[in-house]
Amino acid sequence: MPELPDVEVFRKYLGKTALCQSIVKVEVFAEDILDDLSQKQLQSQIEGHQFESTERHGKYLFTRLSDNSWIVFHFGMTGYFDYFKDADWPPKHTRVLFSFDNGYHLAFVLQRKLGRLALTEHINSFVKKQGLGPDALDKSFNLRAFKKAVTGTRSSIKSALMNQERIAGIGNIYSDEILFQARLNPKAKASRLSNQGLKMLFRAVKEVLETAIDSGADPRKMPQHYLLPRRERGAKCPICHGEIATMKISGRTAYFCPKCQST
DNA sequence: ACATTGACCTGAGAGC
DNA sequence: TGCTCTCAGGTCAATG
Repeated sequence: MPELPDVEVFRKYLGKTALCQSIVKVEVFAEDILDDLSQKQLQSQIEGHQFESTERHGKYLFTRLSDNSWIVFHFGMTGYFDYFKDADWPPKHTRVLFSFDNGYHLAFVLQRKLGRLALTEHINSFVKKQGLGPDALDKSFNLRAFKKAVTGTRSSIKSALMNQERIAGIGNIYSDEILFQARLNPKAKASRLSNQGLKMLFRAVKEVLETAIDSGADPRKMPQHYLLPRRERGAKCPICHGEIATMKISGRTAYFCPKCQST
């Protein structure tokens, strides 16, 4: 699940649960998800401290420690947080477990080990090192910046939207939703979009991501005219009631309505 | 040089 | 029931 809206929901979840609790213990159950650091380093950096604030850039979540360094979470395709009280059995696939002095625990859960945990001194340097583009919901990411990010490539508009070096935060399913709301074909060449098309697309980016966050990133709570809850074979388009189709674009499955998104 | 594919992991679900 | 095959909301290195 974890694209920008999901990570934003995780950020809020952390804010309501584990924030500002003293961390008494850190356990790592899968050292291979640690990025350039050992379990020992992580423990000495974190134990006795607390998560003091949170930030997000694209699909990355940052939590600040009292020494002003940051822990970086990336959720891969299957990651999430689980804050719970009973210590006896952490959730299946818990890769890192933080325990607090109030008796609660925060599990960083990854079924597939495609997520990451890292440490960084500054968010900006991490973002730069990863080569991430501007966050899709950042205020300064305006129409002008969007045009710059999305044009100047020979690839399809869907690939361009998903490219984290161009825009940070949009993945496979939200690129589909954005293109559906903008009534644009996923295969359309990014460089061929009209000014009007780019404007509509930009609006769709902001609107879809904000709406998804407001829905708690839960497809069941999204508006009726959204494609997202209908990502299955044989589903009907919420606009024209035609059949939803799929195609492969840069290795990912795109869902779209051939009628509403013909160009 | 740039864009696309395969590898990385661990299941879930379909089909036989 | 159990086996095999395909697919999954991400990224990176290798390939064309």
